[in-house]
Amino acid sequence: METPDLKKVGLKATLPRLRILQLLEHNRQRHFTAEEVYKALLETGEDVGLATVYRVLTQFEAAGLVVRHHFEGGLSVFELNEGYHHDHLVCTKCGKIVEFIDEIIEQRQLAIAQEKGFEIVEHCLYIYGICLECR
Amino acid sequence: METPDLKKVGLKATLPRLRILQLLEHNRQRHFTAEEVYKALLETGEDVGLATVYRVLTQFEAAGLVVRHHFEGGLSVFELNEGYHHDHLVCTKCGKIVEFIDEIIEQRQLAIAQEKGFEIVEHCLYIYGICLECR
DNA sequence: ATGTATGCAAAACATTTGCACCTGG
DNA sequence: CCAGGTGCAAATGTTTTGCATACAT
Repeated sequence: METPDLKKVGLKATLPRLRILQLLEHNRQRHFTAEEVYKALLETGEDVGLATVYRVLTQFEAAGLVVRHHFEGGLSVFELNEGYHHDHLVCTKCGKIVEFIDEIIEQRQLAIAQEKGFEIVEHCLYIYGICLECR
Repeated sequence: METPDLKKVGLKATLPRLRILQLLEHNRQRHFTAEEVYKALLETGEDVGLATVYRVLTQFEAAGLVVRHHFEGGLSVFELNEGYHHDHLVCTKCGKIVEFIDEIIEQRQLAIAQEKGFEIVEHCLYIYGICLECR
């Protein structure tokens, strides 16, 4: 299943790429920093370099396979692009991330961009807060 | 006008702080990276260090005088906190920034956070697009 | 085979920090 | 005067890049 995805976007099906894609696809955790991906692979005995993780994630982003987020603190977080856009609620205490999508907000964004003469390329909405468990 | 602001938040009215505040207050440009603030001050003949710019901006942020944004590319951008929250449209070609506020979006955010059990600390919405002039 | 991908180490950035010196109140 | 602020240089943390080697097709 993963290999065709890679070929489809013009990337050779190399081991590091397959491993990274697998990790992103088959994991309860959906959001990873490059460092987290790197450590997770090392733990499973894969011998990959951090530089390769960055290179692969960047290629995946360019290919539309993953989405890169810039959360507070300047850290990049990557997640698999499941094809549907969504926004994020981030707990500032435990780091928990909840995804959501709101059609009303989406529509308002389109209307605002149009009103201001912008052609939307992308948009992201981050709500930072404290989740139930952390209060 | 600026001095009282600084005193009010418990910061000594030192030259670098005054200069940085002035720059943020009296300028057509409203959004600056630390580097831009630094260069702007050097150009006006001020002898400040980049480290001080970062320190002062961070203090201003803690004091609520400025807001720090994490735009795409991982760059931090600072703007004066005029007291009212607003969101941003950013042109991915020329970097132009347009501010906006939409009550419907604000309300939806509150509703979503409540629904998911989050107590909102802050939130930011960035719409990246291409502005009229760049098309 | 052969062009591309990788790992490693070094470079490039953005940001922070340690420390001796300076300055505002 | 003296606590706090500053400039400089060095440290940090993240991401990128150069290059010789290894791999997929």
